[in-house]
Amino acid sequence: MPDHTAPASPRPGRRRPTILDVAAAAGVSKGLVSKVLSGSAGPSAATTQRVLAVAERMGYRKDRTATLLAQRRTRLIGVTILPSNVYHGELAEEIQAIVDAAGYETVLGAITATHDERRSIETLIDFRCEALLLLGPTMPEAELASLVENVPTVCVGRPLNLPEVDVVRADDEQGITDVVDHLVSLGHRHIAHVDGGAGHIAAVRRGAYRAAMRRHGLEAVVLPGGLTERQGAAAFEHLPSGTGITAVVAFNDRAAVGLIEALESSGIRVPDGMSVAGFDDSLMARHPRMALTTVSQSPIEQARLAVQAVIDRLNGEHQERREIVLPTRLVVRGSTAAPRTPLALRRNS
Amino acid sequence: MPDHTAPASPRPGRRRPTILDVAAAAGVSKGLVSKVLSGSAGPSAATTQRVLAVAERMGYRKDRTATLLAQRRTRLIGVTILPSNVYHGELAEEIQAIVDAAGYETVLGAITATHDERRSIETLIDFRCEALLLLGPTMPEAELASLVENVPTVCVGRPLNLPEVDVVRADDEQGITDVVDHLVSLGHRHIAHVDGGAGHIAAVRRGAYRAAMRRHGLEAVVLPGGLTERQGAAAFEHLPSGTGITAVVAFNDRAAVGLIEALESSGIRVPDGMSVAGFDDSLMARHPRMALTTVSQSPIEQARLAVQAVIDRLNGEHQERREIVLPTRLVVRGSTAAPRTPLALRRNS
DNA sequence: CTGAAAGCGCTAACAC
DNA sequence: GTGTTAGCGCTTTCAG
Repeated sequence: MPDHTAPASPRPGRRRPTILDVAAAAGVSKGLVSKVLSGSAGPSAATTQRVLAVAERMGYRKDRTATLLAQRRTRLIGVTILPSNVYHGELAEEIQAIVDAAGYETVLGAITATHDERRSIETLIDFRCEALLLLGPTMPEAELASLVENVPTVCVGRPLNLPEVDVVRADDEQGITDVVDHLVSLGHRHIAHVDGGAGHIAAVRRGAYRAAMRRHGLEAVVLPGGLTERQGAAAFEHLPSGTGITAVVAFNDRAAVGLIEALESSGIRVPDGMSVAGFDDSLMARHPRMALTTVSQSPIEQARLAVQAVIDRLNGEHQERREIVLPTRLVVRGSTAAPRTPLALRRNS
Repeated sequence: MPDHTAPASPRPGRRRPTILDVAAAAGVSKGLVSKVLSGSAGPSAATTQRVLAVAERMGYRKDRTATLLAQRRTRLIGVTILPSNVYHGELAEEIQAIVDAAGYETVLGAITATHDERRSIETLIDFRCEALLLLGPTMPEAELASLVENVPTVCVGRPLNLPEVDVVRADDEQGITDVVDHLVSLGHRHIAHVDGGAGHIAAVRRGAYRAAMRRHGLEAVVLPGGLTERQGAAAFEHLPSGTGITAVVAFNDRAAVGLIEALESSGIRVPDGMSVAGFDDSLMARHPRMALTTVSQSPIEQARLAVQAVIDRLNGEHQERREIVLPTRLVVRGSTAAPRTPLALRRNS
């Protein structure tokens, strides 16, 4: 009965060629073309050749949308990213490479002022990503849970106690502890912490700082801060003048850098007047002018493991929750030094 | 006659609900649901209410893939981005916000080692982006032309002489000229340029540097460099020792920062032993420790205009090619100063 | 105001 | 080997 063989006007206009156009031009059926294009066994060598040639000549490209609809698979892995965050940028590059090698594709969901985390994740899911990689998500756990409940997800850089979500993160507690120990061993007794704000990672680092100080029998001083240079600089305003703070452990490098800026423009030199340590070992920290003592958390390794975890999940190679905690490494540079005024109380003086 | 009312087994399994499930649950046809969901006039208030409620309750989300296929529109704008480039990150955030407000969505195409520019653009086109925003593309013009010939495209940050491609960029020539003039007015006579490599922007800046030097009757010295700190640092090796270079105009801030690093670790202080200027006015440049003299190229304005250009194209509001050149602004900071050794040959001595 | 039916471009059985 | 035929989930005329 199908006699409406009239090929719906294959105008060579602006319309991009479809599989039907290629089939017509090659004198075969669209089914065959589909097989050739997806490299599945079946078509003869001759047909394959011809179809490929025709497709090439017509500048044919498969319509991914249609393909996905038909296949019910996307081989897409969604990654949420804060574009202005260099650390995320580095991770994303690493991730892309590994995902690529595994035969999947990444799609980046940028988190911005108009596009918060929730919306970003929703968009990624709408794109039918088969798995999600969340870079340092800041959403409340419960909310996150309901959002990603049907998608294999791995969370990078933040602890998350969800049964379905894998976690790959650095050992923030250890990192902060090392910094505090380092400062104490330099002779500091009054060490403040510039807080990272409301996020979970901030809470972890803050807790680790408090614990370390307690262990040393020292008083913890937490200054309101944040993730950016500006917020780090603002912390300067909250530095209590009476308590003789001689060192600061900042939430991250950016905050540390901002704080240094504020300190030095007020005439307090670093490390002479104040020692400052960061976290991340960013490019900026490495620059000799900054020479920031900081904590490295091996982003490449994190990316590798995170991608591995999702891919394993997708391949059904593991069901149970996985939590990978990577060791951190203290990097001592020039922004920390012994306090200028030798403390009368130092034991070995 | 339609008596196959058996709703194709609406198992509440893992499968996400489709419009058919919603329709069944609300006791209407899928067509009606579609209309309600897309907010088109027609459905009665009561129906609208009910359908919306049901959809909400079922946790229904439109399948974007299917929607796009059916609509033949995606309202997607593709943006190529170098994730590790902070400047791109800033631009992307800006772009996302504006695109969003215009009722479109952005999809980011990351350019990485395994995913070069061509592939990134192809991916974006495969996603059926209706328009492309290329951030500082480095591909040869001709190749680019054939790639994007069917997609409205605007190129940000680089001149591009393609009839179909809009351009929004900063006035690099002016920026570099201002830097050279500034250095000359400080008394420098031997000013080198750290090249930005093979890209087009690099060629423009190099050319502008050469022209400016010529105008001042000075000899141009171009040092091989690149876009990164590492490459900027490497330029140090090529600094001719005999010619008494006292100032360097770097391709961008990153190269400048790298160069400063190399200089200072060799005992040459900036600006005392050497003046160094960058380009971009990045966060790093602004930091007092770096205090880099540089050129600001208003990224926000660039993003705004670029998005405006694509949207106008998409709305058919302009056909003719548009090239918008934004003025730059010289930002003088502490990395440039008068040469230490007063030059014996200065005219007015 | 609502329902039926014809696709969007492609894949995947299943025939021939 | 190759062609045919259903869909994938949604939008969109076009009738009622």
